[in-house]
Amino acid sequence: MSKWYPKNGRVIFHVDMNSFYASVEAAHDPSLKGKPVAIAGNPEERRGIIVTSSYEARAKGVRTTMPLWQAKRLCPDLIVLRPNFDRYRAASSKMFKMMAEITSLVQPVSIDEGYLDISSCQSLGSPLEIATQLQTRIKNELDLPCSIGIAPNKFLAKMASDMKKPMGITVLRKRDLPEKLWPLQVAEMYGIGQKTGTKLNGIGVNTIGDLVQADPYQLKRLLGVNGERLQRRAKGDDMSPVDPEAIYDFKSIGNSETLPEDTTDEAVILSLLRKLARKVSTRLTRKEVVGQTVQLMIRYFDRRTITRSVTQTAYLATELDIFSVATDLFDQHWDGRPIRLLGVTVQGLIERNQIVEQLDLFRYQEQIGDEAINEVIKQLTERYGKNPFVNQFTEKNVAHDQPRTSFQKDFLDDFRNDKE
DNA sequence: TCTGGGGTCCTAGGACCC
DNA sequence: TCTGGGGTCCTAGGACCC
Repeated sequence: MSKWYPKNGRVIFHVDMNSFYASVEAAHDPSLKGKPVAIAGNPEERRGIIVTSSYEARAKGVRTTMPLWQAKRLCPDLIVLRPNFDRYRAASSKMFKMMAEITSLVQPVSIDEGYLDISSCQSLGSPLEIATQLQTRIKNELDLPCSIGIAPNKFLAKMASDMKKPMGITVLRKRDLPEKLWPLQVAEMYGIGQKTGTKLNGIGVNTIGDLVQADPYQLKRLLGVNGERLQRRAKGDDMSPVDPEAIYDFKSIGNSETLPEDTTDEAVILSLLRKLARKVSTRLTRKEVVGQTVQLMIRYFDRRTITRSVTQTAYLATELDIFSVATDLFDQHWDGRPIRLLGVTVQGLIERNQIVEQLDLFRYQEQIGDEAINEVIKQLTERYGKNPFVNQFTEKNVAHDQPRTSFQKDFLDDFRNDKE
C-alpha cells in the first residue's frame, strides 16, 4: 500500500466543489437539475450580478460577475435564485466534517474548497482510493459534485483540481508538469490575474512553461517578490503547509453595501454607515475579537473608490464605537459627490481574551482629559505588555461614575499620584 | 441598462526612533 | 556646516481570489 506514498514528500488534496451554490440549490430542489440556474446578488435590483451558475447556464455563456440583465439576455430561461447562505454554510460544514474524518490536517480556504494533507494516511489506502471515496461520499450523502486535485503541494493540487470538472480527480506529479501544466496560458495560473497576465505577455511570457524559463531578474523587476514566487510555483515548488488553524487567523472583518441608487443624502448615508457598523460589530463579537483600526470605503457614482482609515489608541468592537469613527472619517473625507457604495472594516484584530482588562475610561475622560487617557493606555500597555480594551466613545453621555472594579480604582489612584 | 461583497497580501512613502 | 542607515508603524492603493 505504501508504494503510493513518497518517502520524502507530501500528498496534498485540493477539494473544490463544482458550482457550489447552484449545486446546493439543486440538491435541495431536484426539479432544478439539468436546468440553467444562477445565483444572483439582488435579482430585483438593477445591479444584481451572477455569483454562481449551473453548468447548463454556463453552456449558454453565463459567467460569474456578469450583470444579471446580460445573463438573462444570453439565457432567457435562466432560473435566478437569491443566495441562501445558511443553506450553503450547512452543506459546507457537512463536507468539511467528511474531510476531517480522513485527517485532522484540513485547511478550509473558503466555503467551498479546502486542502488536505494525507501524507500520513497510508492505512486508508492509496491517494486515488481515498479521493474516490471522498468524492463518492460527498455525492451520495450530500448530492454535491466536487473535483479533487492530488499533488505534492498545495499549488499543484489547486491547479490539478481545476483540470477536470465537474466530478474530476486529477493526479499532478512533478514529472507530469511538462505535459500537463507548462502548456497552459499564464493567465490560467492561480495567482495570475488580468494585470499580471498582460504584464507577462508583454515580456514574451505566454505559457506557464515560458514562466519557468524566464529570466528571474527580469521577473523580479516586473513583479517584485511575487515574480519570484510565481516562478517557483510554475516549477512545481511550494513549501507552504496545510494549516488547519489558518482560518481562525483573520486579519480584518468588514461589510459593504451598494446603495439602491447613487446618493448625496446624508440621512441615507448615515443610516447605511450605522447598519454597516452594526453588522461588523456583531461579527466581531461573535468571533470574540476586537480591533484597532477602522477603515471607511467610499465608492463614488463613477466607481472611483477611496479608502480612509485611522488607528485608535484603544481596541474597539461596539457598534457605536465603530459608527463614531466611521462617521468622523466620512466627515473628513467625503468630497460631496454622489456615492454608490459604502464599506466599513475593522482591522488590527486580536482576541478579546488577550486584553488585560476592560476599563470604561470614558467615565473619567472629562475628569482627566484626552491626553491623560492616552497616557493611561500607554502605561497599561507597558505594564502588562498587553493591550487595554477601552470603550472610548460608546457612552460619552453616561454620567460619571465611581470606578467599577478595584483594579480601575487602584490604577486611577496611581495615575493621579504620579501626576502630582 | 455595466460590473457585488467577502477577504489576503504586497508596495511605497512618510513619520519617528535610535 | 549638514549629514547615515536601519527598523517599525501608519496609511492608501492595487492585485488577486472566491
